[in-house]
Amino acid sequence: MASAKLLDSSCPVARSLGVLGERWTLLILREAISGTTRFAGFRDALGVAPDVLTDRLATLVEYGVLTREPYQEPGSRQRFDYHLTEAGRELHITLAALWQWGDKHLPMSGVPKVERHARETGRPLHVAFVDDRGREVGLDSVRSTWVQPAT
Amino acid sequence: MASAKLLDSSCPVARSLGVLGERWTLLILREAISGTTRFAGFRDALGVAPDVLTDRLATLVEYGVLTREPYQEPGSRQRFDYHLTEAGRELHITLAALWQWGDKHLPMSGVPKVERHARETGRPLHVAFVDDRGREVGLDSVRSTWVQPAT
DNA sequence: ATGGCTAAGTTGGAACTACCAACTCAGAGG
DNA sequence: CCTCTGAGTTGGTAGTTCCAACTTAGCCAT
Repeated sequence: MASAKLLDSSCPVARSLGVLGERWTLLILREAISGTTRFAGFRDALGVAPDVLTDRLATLVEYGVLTREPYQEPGSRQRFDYHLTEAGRELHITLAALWQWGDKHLPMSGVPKVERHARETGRPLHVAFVDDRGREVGLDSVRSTWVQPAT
Repeated sequence: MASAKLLDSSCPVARSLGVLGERWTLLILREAISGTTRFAGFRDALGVAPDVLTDRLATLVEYGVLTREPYQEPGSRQRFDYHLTEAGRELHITLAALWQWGDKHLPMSGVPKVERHARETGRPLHVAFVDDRGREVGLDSVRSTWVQPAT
C-alpha cells in the first residue's frame, strides 16, 4: 500500500499521490471532510469494498492524515472512529480544487450542489492562486522557477 | 478506461476523479503543465509503460483536457503532440494544491524545488480559498452548504 | 447462558489493471 | 534497400480491486 516508488520521488506532487493517489482515497477524504468518521459510514456512503477501505484508512492514519481514536457510546462497547488531522483538513483545498474543476468541466444537471461561503461575510468562495498579501492572482500570471537547495 | 461509475456520480469530485484519478494521469498532467508535449517526453520523464500512456493520453483528449495535434518539423514526417486545453490549464490549481500539500507534509531535503511567483510583482504564490473580491480566506472560515437545484 | 444484533473488520476467489519486453509501422536519410 | 526514430501495439505475468461470505467482540433480551 501507498506506493513506495512515488513516495521516494523528488516531486512533491508524486509524493502526495503516493499517499493520496490510490483508488478511493480522495473520495474517503471527501467524506471525512463532510463529517463522516466511522468505517460503516464510509463504506455505506461510497460503496467501497471493506478490504480496500481497511487498507486506505490504515494508510491515511500511517501518513498522518487521519487519526484512529477509540470511543465508547454509553451502553455499547468500545469502537474506533477516524478524525482528520490538521494535515487532513488542509486537503480541503485540494478536494475543492477537484470539485470546482469537475463542476465546471464535467457538469451534471438536476443534482443538489455544494456551495462554499466565508463564515464571516457569506461571500462565495473558490480555490485559486494567491500571493503573500492574500490577493488572488490569475492563472496566466503564474510563473514557475527551479530553486537549487542551499548546500 | 475513465471509470463510467465515477463519471455518473452526482459528486463533482468523483466525476473529476473519473477522468483524472487513474494511476499516472495527474503526473502526466504535471509534465504537460511543465511543458512536455510528446509521447516520448512523457514516457521518458515518468517511466510510464507505453500502453498505459497511450490509454491515459486518449482519455485526456476524449475529455477535453488535452488536444492531439499533428505537427511536422522540416525534414521529418508528420507526428503528433499533446497540448493543454483551457480546461487542462485550469488543473494547474489542483496540481499546485497537491504540490504544496506534499511539500509541507511529505518533505524531502536536498532536492531542487519549484517555486511559483506572480509574473508582474514577483510575489510568492500559494493555493487557497478566495472570496469573490479576490481575498484569501482561511480554512477555518469555509462553510459548505447544500443547494437544491431549481426545478 | 444462549442467541441475536451491530460495528468493524478478514478471507478467498474471480475480474480487472498495470508492468515489462518485444514487436510493428511509417517515413527520412544514407 | 537498410537503418534509424518516434509513436505506438501486443502478449504474458504480476499486482489490485471487487464481491460475497465469514469472523470477532461485546451488549442486550429471553
